[in-house]
Amino acid sequence: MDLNQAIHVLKSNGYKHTDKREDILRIFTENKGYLTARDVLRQLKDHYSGLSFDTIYRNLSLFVQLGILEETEFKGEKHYQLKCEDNHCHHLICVSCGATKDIDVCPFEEQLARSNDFKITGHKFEVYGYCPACQ
Amino acid sequence: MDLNQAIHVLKSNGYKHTDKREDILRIFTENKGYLTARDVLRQLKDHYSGLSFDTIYRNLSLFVQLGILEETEFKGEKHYQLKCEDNHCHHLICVSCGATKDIDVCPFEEQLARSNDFKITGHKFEVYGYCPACQ
DNA sequence: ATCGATGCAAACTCTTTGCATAGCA
DNA sequence: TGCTATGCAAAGAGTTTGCATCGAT
Repeated sequence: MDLNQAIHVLKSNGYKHTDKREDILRIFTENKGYLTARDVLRQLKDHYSGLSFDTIYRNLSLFVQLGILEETEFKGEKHYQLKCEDNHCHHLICVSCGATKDIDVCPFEEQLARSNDFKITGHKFEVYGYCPACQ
Repeated sequence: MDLNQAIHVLKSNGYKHTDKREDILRIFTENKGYLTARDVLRQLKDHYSGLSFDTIYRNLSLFVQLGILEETEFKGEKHYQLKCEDNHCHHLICVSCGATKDIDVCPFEEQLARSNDFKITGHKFEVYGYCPACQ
């Protein structure tokens, strides 16, 4: 998913193309790892115009809803990055900077620890859904 | 990990055995799924003595630190359950009630959808650590 | 008696929402 | 012009912390 594709998704769903949205999207195309709302704000302040937190939050969740971004949660914050094409795309995530590295095959920590230069500190493999009682 | 083991871990690390702690731990031995701090408080009010949020939070994070509980985060809240013996223990988690079901083998959603009575809505498979630049 | 555990209250972080204004189509 | 996007401000949820008191050893 690149910038133009993302904007096309926006417009084809009836949402407007604004400078702020383009700025936010551009940040994600230029950063491959996971970013928090705070990260986005900091980069917007550095490189682009100012922007308020609420607008960032509103747009990030819109982008997730439209399938432009994917969202995950760790260290008490929501993190976002451009959605992978591959549905089975999982990541090694640096808990310090958010950098990600794709995982190709079903991995477990021990195998990963040997084959990657990441220093593994933990992992999360969970499937969510509704149990029979809650459906 | 049962109640007595958990209490032994507590004492052997220099922490005191109190009624409140035993109440909290008992709730986890009697509930197999993930519980939030709020769930714990509700059950304490129903079945045991009252207890304040801060005490619950302090103890839950102590128990995680001591390896008695495991913690995960979804839907904006931290969820806890007794730690599995098996390090490769992953779960199917009901996002409504927190019920869990163990996953034995490396799964992906499609395989799971066919072999389980959970209605799958999403999954999270992530490995955390420090990238070369952050180590 | 000592030192950790608890309760109360307040603070903190991240996120969301209502409403008026600004801006795209 | 009409309707969406944005900014401001406030609120909301979950969680953490300081401090005085209670309680286990």
